[in-house]
Amino acid sequence: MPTDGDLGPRLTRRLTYLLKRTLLDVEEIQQEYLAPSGIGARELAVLLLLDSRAPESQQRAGERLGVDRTSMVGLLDGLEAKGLVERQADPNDRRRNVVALTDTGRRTLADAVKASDRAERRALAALDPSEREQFRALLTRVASSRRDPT
Amino acid sequence: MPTDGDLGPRLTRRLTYLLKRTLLDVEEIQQEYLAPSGIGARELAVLLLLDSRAPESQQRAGERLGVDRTSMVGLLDGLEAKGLVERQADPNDRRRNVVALTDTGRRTLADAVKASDRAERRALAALDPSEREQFRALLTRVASSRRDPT
DNA sequence: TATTGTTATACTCTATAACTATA
DNA sequence: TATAGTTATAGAGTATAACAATA
Repeated sequence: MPTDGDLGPRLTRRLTYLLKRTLLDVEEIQQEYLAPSGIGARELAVLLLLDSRAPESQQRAGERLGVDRTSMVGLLDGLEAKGLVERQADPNDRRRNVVALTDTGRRTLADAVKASDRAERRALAALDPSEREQFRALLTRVASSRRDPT
Repeated sequence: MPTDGDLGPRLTRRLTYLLKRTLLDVEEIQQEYLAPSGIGARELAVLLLLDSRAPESQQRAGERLGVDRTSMVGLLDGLEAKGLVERQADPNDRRRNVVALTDTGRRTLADAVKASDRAERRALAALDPSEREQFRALLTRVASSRRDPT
């Protein structure tokens, strides 16, 4: 995205513009800070999800993340190749793959979360700690107010 | 994006998640509110830009928006087909197209901006007016703090 | 030779359809 | 017959390369 000095205030004050610009910036910083962990933001989301839940099939995990099963295949292929997750056929239903974090996966996740926390502080560096909390609180309320969660 | 009740707080409290979810919601509402004007959010951005500046070539306008010239062609094709903008060969340099709003374009823009304002209030309905202002102010500071504007 | 607008091509991301193995 | 995982295919969106007109 270009510098916004030339766009005019009518555009640069629009909510969509501000959100998009901020998101792009945060994603860029995240990517940079996550690089040493060897994973991307999307992979971090998968690891967090797998860590927070009882083992479940890859399709169910994908549904929670809003990732369809065909995309989930490649995502897990990558994580498995890095040794961070393991797929195991469910003994009760051999069509299903139960996906679980490996020990390496858990260690990588812990590192990545710390890196991601640093990235978030970095992205919000323009705010002081109490403003950061305010911003997070307001954003959380806006985010959870969706009328028709898809 | 799915409901977030099943994702766990470690994921749903992440800044990237909150921003993305909010942006998707705002874009969806924008689209709905802009529909009667017959334009999309991206087209609104182009109209706002053209309205705020002296007439300039389509390539320069695209650069400001971060849209490359090849994508700009189709974008302007659409706006021109709707009668909202006009392309005219620059007499001083006949390689250039000077792009300008038509009268219809200005009227459509005025309507669309009002609709977009309503959409933003709708998207921030979870906040009261003073909180909305606070949120906007904080978001603006975060958005304009980018270190390396691409 | 370089630049503007344009068109054609390729690449990415994701969704849809088709295939297999299990149920 | 239906479902989980996989693979193959197709669609949107965007970037890169090539082309025509003009400088």
